[in-house]
Amino acid sequence: MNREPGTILPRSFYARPAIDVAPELVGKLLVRRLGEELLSGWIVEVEAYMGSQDPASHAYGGPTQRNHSMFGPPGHLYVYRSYGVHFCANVVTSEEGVGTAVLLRALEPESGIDQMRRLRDLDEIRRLCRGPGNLGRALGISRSDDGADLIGSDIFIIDRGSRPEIGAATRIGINVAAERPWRFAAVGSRFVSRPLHVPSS
DNA sequence: ACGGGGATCCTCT
DNA sequence: GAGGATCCCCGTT
Repeated sequence: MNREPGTILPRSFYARPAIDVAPELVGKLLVRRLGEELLSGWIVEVEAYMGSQDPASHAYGGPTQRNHSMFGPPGHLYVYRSYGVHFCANVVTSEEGVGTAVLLRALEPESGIDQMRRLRDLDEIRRLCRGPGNLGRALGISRSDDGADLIGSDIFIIDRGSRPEIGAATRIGINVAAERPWRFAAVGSRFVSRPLHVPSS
Protein backbone atom coordinates (compact mmCIF):
# COMPACT_ATOMS: atom_id res chain seq x y z
CA MET A 1 0.00 0.00 0.00
CA ASN A 2 1.96 3.08 1.04
CA ARG A 3 5.26 3.77 2.71
CA GLU A 4 4.65 6.84 4.84
CA PRO A 5 5.60 6.63 8.51
CA GLY A 6 2.09 7.36 9.70
CA THR A 7 0.92 8.33 13.16
CA ILE A 8 0.03 6.15 16.14
CA LEU A 9 -3.68 6.26 16.87
CA PRO A 10 -4.14 8.24 20.10
CA ARG A 11 -6.24 7.04 23.00
CA SER A 12 -9.01 9.43 22.00
CA PHE A 13 -9.47 7.37 18.82
CA TYR A 14 -10.51 4.39 20.95
CA ALA A 15 -12.61 6.36 23.43
CA ARG A 16 -15.79 5.99 21.36
CA PRO A 17 -18.42 3.28 20.89
CA ALA A 18 -17.10 0.10 19.28
CA ILE A 19 -19.50 0.38 16.35
CA ASP A 20 -17.91 3.75 15.51
CA VAL A 21 -14.32 2.65 16.05
CA ALA A 22 -14.63 -0.68 14.22
CA PRO A 23 -15.11 0.53 10.62
CA GLU A 24 -12.38 3.13 11.09
CA LEU A 25 -9.89 0.45 12.11
CA VAL A 26 -10.18 -1.14 8.67
CA GLY A 27 -7.29 0.21 6.59
CA LYS A 28 -5.08 0.96 9.61
CA LEU A 29 -1.75 -0.82 10.13
CA LEU A 30 -1.37 -3.10 13.15
CA VAL A 31 2.25 -3.31 14.31
CA ARG A 32 3.58 -5.95 16.68
CA ARG A 33 7.07 -5.95 18.18
CA LEU A 34 8.53 -9.37 18.92
CA GLY A 35 11.96 -8.82 20.42
CA GLU A 36 13.92 -6.92 17.81
CA GLU A 37 11.52 -7.72 15.02
CA LEU A 38 8.49 -5.79 13.82
CA LEU A 39 5.54 -7.66 12.36
CA SER A 40 2.77 -5.67 10.73
CA GLY A 41 -0.36 -6.00 8.67
CA TRP A 42 -3.22 -3.93 7.30
CA ILE A 43 -6.45 -4.48 9.19
CA VAL A 44 -8.98 -5.77 6.67
CA GLU A 45 -11.69 -7.26 8.90
CA VAL A 46 -13.07 -6.56 12.39
CA GLU A 47 -16.20 -7.07 14.49
CA ALA A 48 -17.74 -4.77 17.08
CA TYR A 49 -18.97 -6.15 20.41
CA MET A 50 -21.19 -3.81 22.37
CA GLY A 51 -20.94 -5.03 25.94
CA SER A 52 -24.07 -4.86 28.05
CA GLN A 53 -26.15 -4.05 24.96
CA ASP A 54 -24.91 -7.12 23.10
CA PRO A 55 -25.73 -10.69 24.16
CA ALA A 56 -22.91 -11.95 21.92
CA SER A 57 -20.29 -9.97 23.84
CA HIS A 58 -18.10 -11.61 26.46
CA ALA A 59 -18.84 -8.52 28.56
CA TYR A 60 -22.62 -8.91 28.40
CA GLY A 61 -22.91 -10.41 31.88
CA GLY A 62 -20.60 -7.89 33.53
CA PRO A 63 -16.96 -8.09 34.59
CA THR A 64 -15.30 -11.43 35.32
CA GLN A 65 -11.71 -12.52 35.72
CA ARG A 66 -11.48 -13.41 32.04
CA ASN A 67 -12.95 -10.24 30.56
CA HIS A 68 -11.85 -7.60 33.06
CA SER A 69 -9.51 -5.82 30.63
CA MET A 70 -12.53 -5.05 28.45
CA PHE A 71 -13.81 -2.92 31.33
CA GLY A 72 -10.55 -1.06 31.63
CA PRO A 73 -9.60 2.16 29.83
CA PRO A 74 -9.80 2.34 26.01
CA GLY A 75 -6.80 1.67 23.81
CA HIS A 76 -5.78 -1.56 25.50
CA LEU A 77 -5.88 -5.15 24.30
CA TYR A 78 -8.38 -7.78 25.41
CA VAL A 79 -7.04 -11.25 24.58
CA TYR A 80 -9.05 -14.40 25.20
CA ARG A 81 -8.57 -18.07 24.44
CA SER A 82 -11.08 -19.57 22.07
CA TYR A 83 -12.03 -23.25 21.99
CA GLY A 84 -9.07 -23.99 24.21
CA VAL A 85 -6.75 -23.49 21.27
CA HIS A 86 -6.68 -20.01 19.76
CA PHE A 87 -5.80 -16.59 21.13
CA CYS A 88 -7.96 -13.79 19.75
CA ALA A 89 -7.18 -10.09 20.13
CA ASN A 90 -9.61 -7.24 20.70
CA VAL A 91 -9.19 -3.49 20.99
CA VAL A 92 -10.98 -2.01 24.03
CA THR A 93 -13.14 1.01 23.24
CA SER A 94 -15.24 3.57 25.12
CA GLU A 95 -14.57 4.85 28.61
CA GLU A 96 -13.42 2.71 31.49
CA GLY A 97 -16.21 0.58 32.90
CA VAL A 98 -18.28 0.27 29.69
CA GLY A 99 -16.95 -3.06 28.42
CA THR A 100 -17.00 -2.75 24.65
CA ALA A 101 -14.36 -3.90 22.18
CA VAL A 102 -13.48 -4.59 18.55
CA LEU A 103 -12.31 -8.07 17.57
CA LEU A 104 -9.43 -8.08 15.06
CA ARG A 105 -10.36 -10.79 12.53
CA ALA A 106 -7.95 -10.53 9.61
CA LEU A 107 -4.87 -8.71 8.33
CA GLU A 108 -3.15 -8.30 5.02
CA PRO A 109 0.48 -9.01 6.03
CA GLU A 110 2.86 -6.12 5.38
CA SER A 111 6.19 -6.80 7.12
CA GLY A 112 7.80 -9.55 9.17
CA ILE A 113 6.17 -12.05 6.85
CA ASP A 114 8.87 -14.69 7.23
CA GLN A 115 8.47 -14.61 10.99
CA MET A 116 4.69 -14.94 10.59
CA ARG A 117 5.30 -17.94 8.36
CA ARG A 118 7.41 -19.54 11.05
CA LEU A 119 4.85 -18.87 13.74
CA ARG A 120 2.07 -20.30 11.57
CA ASP A 121 4.14 -23.07 10.01
CA LEU A 122 2.56 -22.01 6.75
CA ASP A 123 3.88 -20.29 3.62
CA GLU A 124 0.81 -18.90 1.93
CA ILE A 125 0.60 -15.18 2.70
CA ARG A 126 -3.10 -14.99 2.02
CA ARG A 127 -3.86 -17.32 4.91
CA LEU A 128 -1.32 -16.14 7.49
CA CYS A 129 -3.65 -13.73 9.33
CA ARG A 130 -7.04 -14.87 8.03
CA GLY A 131 -9.33 -15.43 10.99
CA PRO A 132 -8.88 -14.20 14.56
CA GLY A 133 -7.11 -17.32 15.84
CA ASN A 134 -4.71 -17.37 12.93
CA LEU A 135 -4.03 -13.66 13.33
CA GLY A 136 -3.16 -14.17 16.98
CA ARG A 137 -0.80 -17.00 16.24
CA ALA A 138 0.90 -15.19 13.33
CA LEU A 139 1.67 -12.24 15.61
CA GLY A 140 2.75 -14.33 18.59
CA ILE A 141 -0.11 -13.08 20.76
CA SER A 142 -1.10 -14.95 23.90
CA ARG A 143 -3.01 -14.36 27.10
CA SER A 144 0.09 -12.64 28.49
CA ASP A 145 -0.70 -9.79 26.08
CA ASP A 146 -4.10 -9.27 27.69
CA GLY A 147 -4.33 -5.67 28.86
CA ALA A 148 -1.37 -4.46 26.77
CA ASP A 149 -1.47 -0.71 26.13
CA LEU A 150 -1.87 0.13 22.45
CA ILE A 151 -0.32 3.52 23.07
CA GLY A 152 2.99 1.78 23.58
CA SER A 153 5.84 0.00 21.83
CA ASP A 154 4.92 -3.70 21.94
CA ILE A 155 1.75 -3.46 19.91
CA PHE A 156 0.13 -0.40 18.35
CA ILE A 157 -1.94 0.74 15.41
CA ILE A 158 -0.98 3.46 12.98
CA ASP A 159 -2.77 5.51 10.35
CA ARG A 160 -0.92 5.82 7.07
CA GLY A 161 -3.77 7.43 5.23
CA SER A 162 -5.08 4.31 3.56
CA ARG A 163 -8.83 4.64 2.98
CA PRO A 164 -10.30 1.41 1.62
CA GLU A 165 -13.98 1.05 0.84
CA ILE A 166 -15.66 -0.51 3.90
CA GLY A 167 -18.55 -2.96 3.85
CA ALA A 168 -20.71 -4.19 6.74
CA ALA A 169 -22.09 -7.67 7.32
CA THR A 170 -23.30 -9.93 10.11
CA ARG A 171 -20.81 -11.35 12.57
CA ILE A 172 -19.38 -14.84 12.28
CA GLY A 173 -19.77 -17.78 14.59
CA ILE A 174 -22.29 -16.41 17.07
CA ASN A 175 -25.83 -17.58 17.83
CA VAL A 176 -27.33 -14.56 19.58
CA ALA A 177 -27.81 -11.06 18.18
CA ALA A 178 -26.78 -12.70 14.93
CA GLU A 179 -28.68 -10.19 12.80
CA ARG A 180 -26.66 -7.15 13.81
CA PRO A 181 -24.37 -6.02 10.96
CA TRP A 182 -21.37 -5.34 13.16
CA ARG A 183 -18.71 -7.00 11.06
CA PHE A 184 -16.71 -4.58 8.93
CA ALA A 185 -14.28 -5.43 6.15
CA ALA A 186 -12.38 -3.95 3.24
CA VAL A 187 -14.46 -4.47 0.11
CA GLY A 188 -12.74 -6.79 -2.35
CA SER A 189 -9.87 -7.79 -0.04
CA ARG A 190 -8.59 -11.32 -0.59
CA PHE A 191 -7.33 -11.47 3.00
CA VAL A 192 -10.67 -11.51 4.84
CA SER A 193 -11.81 -14.66 6.63
CA ARG A 194 -15.00 -14.69 4.61
CA PRO A 195 -15.90 -12.41 1.73
CA LEU A 196 -18.64 -9.89 2.26
CA HIS A 197 -21.89 -10.86 0.68
CA VAL A 198 -22.15 -8.93 -2.55
CA PRO A 199 -25.75 -8.52 -3.65
CA SER A 200 -26.12 -9.77 -7.20
CA SER A 201 -27.48 -7.24 -9.68
C1' DA B 1 -15.78 -29.61 42.80
C1' DC B 2 -18.39 -30.41 38.29
C1' DG B 3 -19.87 -30.01 33.68
C1' DG B 4 -21.37 -27.70 29.50
C1' DG B 5 -20.24 -24.77 25.96
C1' DG B 6 -17.49 -21.58 23.13
C1' DA B 7 -16.34 -14.33 19.10
C1' DT B 8 -12.09 -21.17 15.75
C1' DC B 9 -9.54 -23.91 12.56
C1' DC B 10 -8.29 -27.75 9.90
C1' DT B 11 -9.14 -31.99 7.55
C1' DC B 12 -11.68 -34.62 5.39
C1' DT B 13 -15.79 -35.86 1.98
C1' DG C 1 -20.76 -29.06 4.94
C1' DA C 2 -19.66 -31.77 8.96
C1' DG C 3 -16.98 -33.04 12.86
C1' DG C 4 -13.16 -33.32 16.14
C1' DA C 5 -9.41 -31.05 18.73
C1' DT C 6 -8.76 -28.95 23.18
C1' DC C 7 -9.14 -26.40 27.64
C1' DC C 8 -10.48 -22.37 29.89
C1' DC C 9 -14.19 -20.10 31.87
C1' DC C 10 -18.21 -19.60 34.35
C1' DG C 11 -22.59 -20.91 36.53
C1' DT C 12 -24.20 -24.21 39.50
C1' DT C 13 -23.87 -27.53 43.32
